[in-house]
Amino acid sequence: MTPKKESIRIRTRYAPSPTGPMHVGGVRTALFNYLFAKKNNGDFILRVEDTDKERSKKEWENQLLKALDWFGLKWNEGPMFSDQKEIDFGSHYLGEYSPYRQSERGEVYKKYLEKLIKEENAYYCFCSKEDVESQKQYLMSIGEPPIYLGKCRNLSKEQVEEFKKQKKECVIRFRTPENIKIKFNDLIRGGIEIDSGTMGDFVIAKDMDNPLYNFTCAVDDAEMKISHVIRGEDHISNTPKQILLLRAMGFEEPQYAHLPLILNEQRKKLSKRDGKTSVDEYINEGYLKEALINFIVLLGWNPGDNREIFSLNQLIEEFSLEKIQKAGAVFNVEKLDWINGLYLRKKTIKELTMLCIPYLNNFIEKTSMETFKIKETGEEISIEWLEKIISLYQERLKKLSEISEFIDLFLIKELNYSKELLKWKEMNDSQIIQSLEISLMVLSQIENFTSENIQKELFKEAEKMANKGNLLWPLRVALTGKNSSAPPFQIAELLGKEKTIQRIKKAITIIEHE
RNA sequence: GGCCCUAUCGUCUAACGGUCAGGACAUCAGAUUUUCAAUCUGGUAAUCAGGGUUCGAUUCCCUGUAGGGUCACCA
Repeated sequence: MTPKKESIRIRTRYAPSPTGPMHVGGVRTALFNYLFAKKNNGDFILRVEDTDKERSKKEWENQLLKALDWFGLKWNEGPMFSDQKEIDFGSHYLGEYSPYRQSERGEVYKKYLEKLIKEENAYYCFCSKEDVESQKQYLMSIGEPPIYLGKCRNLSKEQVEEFKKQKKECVIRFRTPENIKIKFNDLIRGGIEIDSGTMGDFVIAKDMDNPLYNFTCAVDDAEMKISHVIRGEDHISNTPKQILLLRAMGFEEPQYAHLPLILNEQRKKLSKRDGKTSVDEYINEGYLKEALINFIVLLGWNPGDNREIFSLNQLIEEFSLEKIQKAGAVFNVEKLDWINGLYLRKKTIKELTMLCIPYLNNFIEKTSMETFKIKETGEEISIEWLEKIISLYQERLKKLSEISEFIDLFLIKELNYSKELLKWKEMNDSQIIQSLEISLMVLSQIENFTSENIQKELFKEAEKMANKGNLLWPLRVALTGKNSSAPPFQIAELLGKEKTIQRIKKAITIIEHE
């Protein structure tokens, strides 16, 4: 667009505050910043906005870095991090504009704060919080913009000194120019224009050592040479404030792009109240990173054609801000499930098994590189056997956490199901027993207990019946205790002849005794 | 309430001002199957309303309506 821009290095940032678990909206913001930077051979910067000392916690920050790292969104500059070991890098940073934690940038902010005050672009305000608040309430009630009216705007130096001596509580406000329009070009929405009269003199710091968001953000974006600020739509109203601050400090404005919000089913901004919003919950449930990224990127972006499945690298190729939607997008778990299932089916069985093992903690424990022990029975099992039973359910899996409810039948001693389940369509008790006894007889005679042999022999009998289900359904339930499962032949093979026979006998006694 | 943003199937979305308004998820029906999946085939389903501009508006403009965001000594 503007020829001048071509020479500027593209630098984007993700600037979360570590005050809670990472939100799916945060992942998307990070992702879009990452994609835009990488697409343009630029830098992706991670800056931790932890100026709020009360709410910011180190553990949240760690979770944040870990999640970003897990997704493969590597930052060029920011706090150092490694998931490999429990290394605490502390204040070690990547990049030349460190520190990248706002809590460690006090000196920088102080410098600009002094400059703003000295040049009378900011001033001390001694009004009480309560007074300011009630005034805003009043203004709102008469239909005026609820702003600070500027009572302390023109305090003389002497008055300020006097109040300070009295140790009166104060804050530092920005002197917002009156009656001007702040215009900026949003790369997604086009021109946006806001009247300075609607924002008033806003607070930029509690004191010299406690700067606040709009100010620190403006300072850092400028100091860190951020070229494109890509963030959620909820920041549109902060943008004119930051632009004014930037101008007052003598900086160029970056380009802005405000992303549409991610919405809940009620079409409201997705918030913690809506149940699952933290990415950790999705990760724990067994959604794959590639699925999560693929799904999230589609919330507000498309490649311009019908393709929907993309790897991170393909996304870097395809990404463009022009294809970003203006309206908010509802977070629809059903589609996430579909995409996740798709990626799950693409995994090799070895990969899938490794991914599933953590979800089987209740049933098995690792005893060596290649073996596990079934907790309930103490039996040793091999990883190959585990791979086989997992592969039986690969195409049914929507998320990893579901694996245990599919394959628990292999890992527990006694099946627990009701007699009713054994019944196929119109069968009565004696027919069920008869059916199970046929299975028992056939299976007992098979020497080489493979699913192929089992199927072949069982089919010989099943085909004599009106419906194959008459033989196969009771057998399935006897072996699995479930109303849906993988084919019983494969289940039988993996269960082994002994257990298979045991379970059929058990089913017969259930019918006889209940 | 002020200001700002937004508006295509239930959901995510496509459509140089000219398309039978396309695709995907979900849903429904069928095929396949011993069940459940997976897979394949097909169906239902949308341009918020009213005015302009135009030979022709989903598309451009205005008004209305609806929804959302934001108005912290949080970020």
